[in-house]
Amino acid sequence: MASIKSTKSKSSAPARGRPHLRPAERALRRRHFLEAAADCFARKGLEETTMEEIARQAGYSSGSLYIYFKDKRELCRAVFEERIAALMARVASCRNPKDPASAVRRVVQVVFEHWEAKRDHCRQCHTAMPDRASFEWNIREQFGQKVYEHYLKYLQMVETICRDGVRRKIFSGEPRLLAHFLVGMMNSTVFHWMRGKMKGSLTAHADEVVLFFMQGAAEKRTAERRNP
Amino acid sequence: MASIKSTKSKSSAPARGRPHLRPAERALRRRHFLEAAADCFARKGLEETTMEEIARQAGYSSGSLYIYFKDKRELCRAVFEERIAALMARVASCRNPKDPASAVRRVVQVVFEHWEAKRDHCRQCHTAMPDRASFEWNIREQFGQKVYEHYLKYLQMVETICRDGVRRKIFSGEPRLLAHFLVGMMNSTVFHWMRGKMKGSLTAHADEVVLFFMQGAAEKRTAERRNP
Amino acid sequence: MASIKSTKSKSSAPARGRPHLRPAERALRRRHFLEAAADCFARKGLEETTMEEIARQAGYSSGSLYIYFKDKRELCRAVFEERIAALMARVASCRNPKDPASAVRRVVQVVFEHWEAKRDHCRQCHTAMPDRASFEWNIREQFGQKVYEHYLKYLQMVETICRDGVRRKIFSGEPRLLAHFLVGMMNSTVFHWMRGKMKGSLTAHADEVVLFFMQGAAEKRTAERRNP
Amino acid sequence: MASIKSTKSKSSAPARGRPHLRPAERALRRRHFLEAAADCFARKGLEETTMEEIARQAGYSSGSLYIYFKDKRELCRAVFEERIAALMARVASCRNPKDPASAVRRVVQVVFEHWEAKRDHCRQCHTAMPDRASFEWNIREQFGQKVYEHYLKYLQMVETICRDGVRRKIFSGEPRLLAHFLVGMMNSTVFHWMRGKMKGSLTAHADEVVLFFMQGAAEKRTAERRNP
DNA sequence: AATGAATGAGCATTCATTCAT
DNA sequence: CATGAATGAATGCTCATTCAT
Repeated sequence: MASIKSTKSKSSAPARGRPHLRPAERALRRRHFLEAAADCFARKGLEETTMEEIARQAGYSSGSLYIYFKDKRELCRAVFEERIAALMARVASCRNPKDPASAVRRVVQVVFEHWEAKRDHCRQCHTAMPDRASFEWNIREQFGQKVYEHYLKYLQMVETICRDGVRRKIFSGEPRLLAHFLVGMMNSTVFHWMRGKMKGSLTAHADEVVLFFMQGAAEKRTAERRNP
Repeated sequence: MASIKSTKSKSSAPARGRPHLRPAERALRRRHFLEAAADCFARKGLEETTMEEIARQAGYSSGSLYIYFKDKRELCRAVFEERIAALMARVASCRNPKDPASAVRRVVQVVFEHWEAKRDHCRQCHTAMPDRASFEWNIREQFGQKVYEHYLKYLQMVETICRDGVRRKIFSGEPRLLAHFLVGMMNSTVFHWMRGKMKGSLTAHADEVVLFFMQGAAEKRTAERRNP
Repeated sequence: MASIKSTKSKSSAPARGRPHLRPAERALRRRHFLEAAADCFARKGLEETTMEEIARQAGYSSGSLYIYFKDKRELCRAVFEERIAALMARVASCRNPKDPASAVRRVVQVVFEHWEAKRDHCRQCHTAMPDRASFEWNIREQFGQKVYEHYLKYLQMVETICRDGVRRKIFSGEPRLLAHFLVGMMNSTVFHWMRGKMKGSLTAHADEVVLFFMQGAAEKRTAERRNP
Repeated sequence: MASIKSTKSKSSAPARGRPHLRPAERALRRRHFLEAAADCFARKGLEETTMEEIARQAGYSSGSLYIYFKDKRELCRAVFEERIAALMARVASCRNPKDPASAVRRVVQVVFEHWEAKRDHCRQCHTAMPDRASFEWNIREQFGQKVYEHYLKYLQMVETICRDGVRRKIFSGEPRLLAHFLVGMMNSTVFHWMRGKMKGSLTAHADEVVLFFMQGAAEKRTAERRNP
């Protein structure tokens, strides 16, 4: 048997030598780089971070970074897309509840959890906020635009929830504006919490945001208020 | 002899030799540079803007820029300080009114007017937002920190108004949080308006922000609502 | 008088400050760089020569090189174009003589003088030969192609002379081939002379080339030969 | 179990341990690499070709290349030596004929055949010409010098033939110069043929070269000329 | 004061070479 | 032996900054 065993047949015996990194390994390396990059970007900003630093922080050399990412731009894009994708996946899960108010509560909860989790990893995580990410490289439109589009999707998810609430007469106002307001409030809260000016955990503030979102700042003179 | 010679006599100098530029001239040049820089930063971002570009746009050469600003950092700082100073001066004027709700209304009005005025100058003004400004050069702590401090003062002004309202039982909630929320809502609104996603004038949206701030999103079942 | 003297009028008084380098100065700098580059290229080859080296050899820093040449490619192109332009200008002047044989003699003379002059400047000038220049960067077609086109023009000049001779029944053969042969012989001679294998001056060999071109290698048995 | 294990036994190797690749195998691999390298060099130039490309084109990985060649330099040297060795072997065979004119004819024939054969392999084969090969890496003297020495041997072979002709009063002139001229003419012809400017086969032009070499360009007024 | 030529440190990127598997 | 992931030295180019005029 195997009489026609062609010693050299390229097609059947290419398995010599060190095998390619298993996909799992590759993904792991990629993740290391992404995390290192996210950390550096957060600490130093996009432009101030060198490829060497990122690679070194990931435990590799600069050349290796280029095995996994074509260039700095692509690395940045990957960092932001990964980041916002994670957030969006969480937010997307908030939508269906019967009660729009609960949906809002869940959104805030989920967003705050998201950032809180990041904090352990990159303590001074400024750049991390999606609506801020686009500013640094904004002239490089291709890139900035893409990040912005992701951000718009995130906004739309929130808007959808608001629209749902308005349709059911539970919220009032223009859904898009409501979404902007909610997102603005969340961003502001996260920002100040990250700058270290707000004590305690971020999620602890979720209820306050939701309460404000529902009732605004105006003192209600009647009794049927807050915690009846 | 030469009693009043004072080679340097700044202002009155009818002196012989080459007199220094009159302070008014200096200030004018400085202003030209600041405006050019603000414009470039807004269009291209801090890092992407070269000193040459700024100088050229101001109608001078790069060398001259260094006569008025020690280095790029200082120029940036000046741009941001000027920007936030202008905003703060306006906001500071909002404080005294007897009615905190009117104060809030005035704050929003004033802030929106501020940005609307900028828009004519730098149409794609992204970087301009104070709480975003710090991100680009945030590693250069000295700089970022200073801008942030200005931003905190701005926040405190808003907080003072809120605190006043709470004290008088017109607002309810934690004043600092209320300030964050209000600022967050304003920022978000300005941001989207600048990105061109919101039609019309920015100030036209001021009332919506104020109304939301006062009443939140929740639909009120009773009649004594919005426009009675 | 000077009543309307507008101190700031941008248009009438832009002449402050250090004046631009006079065109003559600029051209001189450019020439320094070109010569330094030609020398380095000749000694080390295109790819092996760094911009730093060229600038340093010209007595400037690497950054200055970029004031005069957009990038390395443009510098290379300039070097080659200058080189071949000089040669072609000389060759072009050979054309009119009534006698094609004299024209050939003048071409060889002129080409050899050209290279001989270069030798003092770049003793190991290999790359300098027009038909060799294109090889190093040949993949970068734009560049290689351009140099080649110049070379073709040079060839055509020679060809024109040959064609003229053939038309007058002074030369025989295909003009284009004759041109190739003549150029080939010249190149070969220059090459070996440059490699230092041929003693004495290059121009001293001009007559031999011409004689060979006219009569070939075959021994003539009759008396009406060479130096009657 | 695992009776037929022989993890590595390439073909016949019944030997214990890991037997080296049979010399024939090694030589085959080497040849693959040399051909791939020659092809790449011809298409892209020495510097523009990466080791990875060569290896890949040969059907192996970059690491393997280093098993057969110490480094890029050695690979290049091998490519050129092989190339010129092939040419020289052919040229060497042209020497003995009784008639120097025929010897010249055979040299031209053989050289043109050589290049014509290459053309099929590397259509844009510029770098391939021996007297041009040295230019790209000429600073790396060791290498350039070696290639040049081979080239000199080639020249000497031609020179020997010419000297022989002169001694027998069939050629006239300085043998070395005659050799340079002949080689120059051949190179020039090959070059233009390769650049695609000469139609038809290269060998078809051999006779024209020989005829020119023998008689030069001058029109002969008598009848006893070319093809009597 | 104003200028712009000159500077050179700094960074993204490439690629020959090594080596664990 | 074969492999390809990892390495890091090397280089083209940019731009903030200086300074002679």
